[in-house]
Amino acid sequence: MALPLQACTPASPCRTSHEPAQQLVAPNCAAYDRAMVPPPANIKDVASRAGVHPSTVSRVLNPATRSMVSDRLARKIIEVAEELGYRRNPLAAGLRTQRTYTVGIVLPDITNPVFPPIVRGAEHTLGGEGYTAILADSGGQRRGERTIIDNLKTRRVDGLIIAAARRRDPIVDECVELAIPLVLVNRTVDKHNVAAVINDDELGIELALEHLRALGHRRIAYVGGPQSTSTGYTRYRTFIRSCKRFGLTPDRERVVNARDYTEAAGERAFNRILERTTDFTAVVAANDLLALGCYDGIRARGLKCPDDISVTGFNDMPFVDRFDPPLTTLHIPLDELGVQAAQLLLERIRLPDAPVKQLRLEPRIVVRGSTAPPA
Amino acid sequence: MALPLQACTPASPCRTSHEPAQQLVAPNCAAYDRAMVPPPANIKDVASRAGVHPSTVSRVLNPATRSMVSDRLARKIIEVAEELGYRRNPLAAGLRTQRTYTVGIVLPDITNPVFPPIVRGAEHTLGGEGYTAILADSGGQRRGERTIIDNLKTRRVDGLIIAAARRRDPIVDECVELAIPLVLVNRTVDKHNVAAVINDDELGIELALEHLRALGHRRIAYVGGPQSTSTGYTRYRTFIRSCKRFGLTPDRERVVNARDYTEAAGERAFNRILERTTDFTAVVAANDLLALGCYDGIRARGLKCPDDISVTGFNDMPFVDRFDPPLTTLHIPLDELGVQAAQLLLERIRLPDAPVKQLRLEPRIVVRGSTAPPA
DNA sequence: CAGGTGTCTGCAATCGTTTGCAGAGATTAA
DNA sequence: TTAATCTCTGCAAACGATTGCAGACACCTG
Repeated sequence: MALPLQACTPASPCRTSHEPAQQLVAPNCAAYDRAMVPPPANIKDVASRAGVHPSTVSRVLNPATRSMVSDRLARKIIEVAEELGYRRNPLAAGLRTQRTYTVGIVLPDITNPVFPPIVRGAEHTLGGEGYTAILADSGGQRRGERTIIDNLKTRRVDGLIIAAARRRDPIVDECVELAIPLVLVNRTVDKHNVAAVINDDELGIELALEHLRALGHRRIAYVGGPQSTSTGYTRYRTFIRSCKRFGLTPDRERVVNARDYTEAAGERAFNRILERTTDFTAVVAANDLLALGCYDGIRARGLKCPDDISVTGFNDMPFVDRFDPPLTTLHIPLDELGVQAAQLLLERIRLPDAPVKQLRLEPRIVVRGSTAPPA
Repeated sequence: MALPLQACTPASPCRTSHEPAQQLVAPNCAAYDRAMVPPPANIKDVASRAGVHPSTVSRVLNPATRSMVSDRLARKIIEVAEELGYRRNPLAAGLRTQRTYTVGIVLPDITNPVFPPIVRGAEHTLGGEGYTAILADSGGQRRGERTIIDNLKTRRVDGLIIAAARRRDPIVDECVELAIPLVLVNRTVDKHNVAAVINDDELGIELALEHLRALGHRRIAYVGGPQSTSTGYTRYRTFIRSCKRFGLTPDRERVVNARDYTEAAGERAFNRILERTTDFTAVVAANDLLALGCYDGIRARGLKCPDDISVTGFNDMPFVDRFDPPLTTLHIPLDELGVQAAQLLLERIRLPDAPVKQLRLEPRIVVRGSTAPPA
């Protein structure tokens, strides 16, 4: 039963080796068989105890059909149900109704501090509405993502929150095609027929530039994110565009996009810039992790931030205020991002044919120690 | 269907108000009804296409029963299954077998950077064995925990990983009583009949003390964690005990336990110490967040770390190396903690009657900038 | 050739709900 | 009083898998 959810195909071979014999002996031995407690009450128990038919119990316990049965009887049934500690079996119900009241949350890497607040926000609001969150960490790899989505599909999740979409994402396309309710968070796709909760990247970059300009910086470098992501792309374009608007010459030499949103990639990108030119006094990074990479690059050159070079980040992920130096960055309400994504998803689940919404939350700049007037 | 999993009892009243009418009209309208795609193939489809009985298909696709059917036929069935893209419906299977191949991961707060690596480790190894992780963030409150466990129970999870146990934890007791496979991670309970993966707190505290002593510190303060947790308790006791062993007088004045593992609580505790005495040159904190609280307290007094006071933490959570100053702390392999917990849980699920194991991983000290010889 | 032994496959019950349909009363109208 | 209309509840068939049991068949042995 190593791969219980999948047909044993060449693509996903069966591993029978480490099956303990135990399973063959008593595979159907539920927990309460071993415990000294009776199995949980089911709907029949409630029905017979209340002297009614199971279907009546079902109707009473289901808000949508509750009005079909008389108040007197309903009250009695509820009482009995409570007395027996009855809880509906979601598997059985889901089998019949095709709704599991579960949603998948797909992340590229939960270790990235941006995501936990989002997850928490989403998980809490979903939980409040009776939904359960299935966590899936794709490890950033495309392949992992595929198998994850496959898994969630076979688990019949009612919807999906994806925090790791790429601008052109086959997985998103597939969900749309299969009409699986879907909300993107943090990043979106190029097509705009998908619900999403993102932040205003344009505004963010503009705020960063404005701040640096006000400090007196005129030659500003840019360490961008992967262009396959909406955030990487939009922030990059906005940087280029805004430089002109602000009267700053956007010298392409000073602009490099990193491969990933990681510290290492950030440092590499930053070093690439340094190889070409040192003619700048500040760096805008497309993301806090990239900013940290810039810190490393700056330090490695024996320079100091902000004395020699100012740095700004993006996201205001937890603890950046404690870094050395505390990072000036764009705060986005990560919790709220998660909450909104969850609400949007619930909407899409309940009214699948309503027009898709896109929410855009406003970042605000948080000025800390990594930016200062140029020397 | 706001609370679909629960009987509508006074304790958990039904909210019928915001039910969209949509649901009543077409509650059984599955995603593929709206999409232009056929519903996924089920076992009957495979069976009829292969010209066999569904039970035969089931046996072939189930590693444990695979040997019951002839190779020739099995191959053919697998081929057909693959051709139709058949995937077993876990709801139906779970209904019959009482196994859902899901496990719950219960955290006090996913926003605490200690947990994401643990979760990732656990989630990956569970996923590798066909299990799906349900994430449950209790928000640290006891009440939240109750409802969460209830939810997971009604979802019929196959097992539980709990990262937020208290030394005496009714929820753990309940799981043991109900024979729900359970593994504690990070923290354990006083009773020792529960599987757990923790780290060697004694060793950790000793390493910290040894390090500080070697630097020349003799009067060392201690900011502890909540005594309701095993980590808080063990670390505290070890500190007291080891001080004696190391020939350091463990002055009770210099020891305060914080209410929670948070920065705010850490700062408060640290300040309480300062109110009583300033006769110390170093602080051992029971946890990185508490150490950060100490940073704050030190700074608020106009002092400097490590110049005036050295600080050590515990956990080596992500990014503490970038703090100001970089935190000297005890590294514990958080990922590995998660991996081991998952493996232990799988063991317990497969062989519920095997003796319970407790794993204890060794921390190692990572010396950074927050410790220095006393002035 | 009868009977025993294995190997393989099918039958049918089961898991716990939901829900379209129909029937039983009660109530009202003619 | 009869028929028509409502309101409520029960019946039974799904949903998609698993599994104990028994039957079919082939093969071997005496």
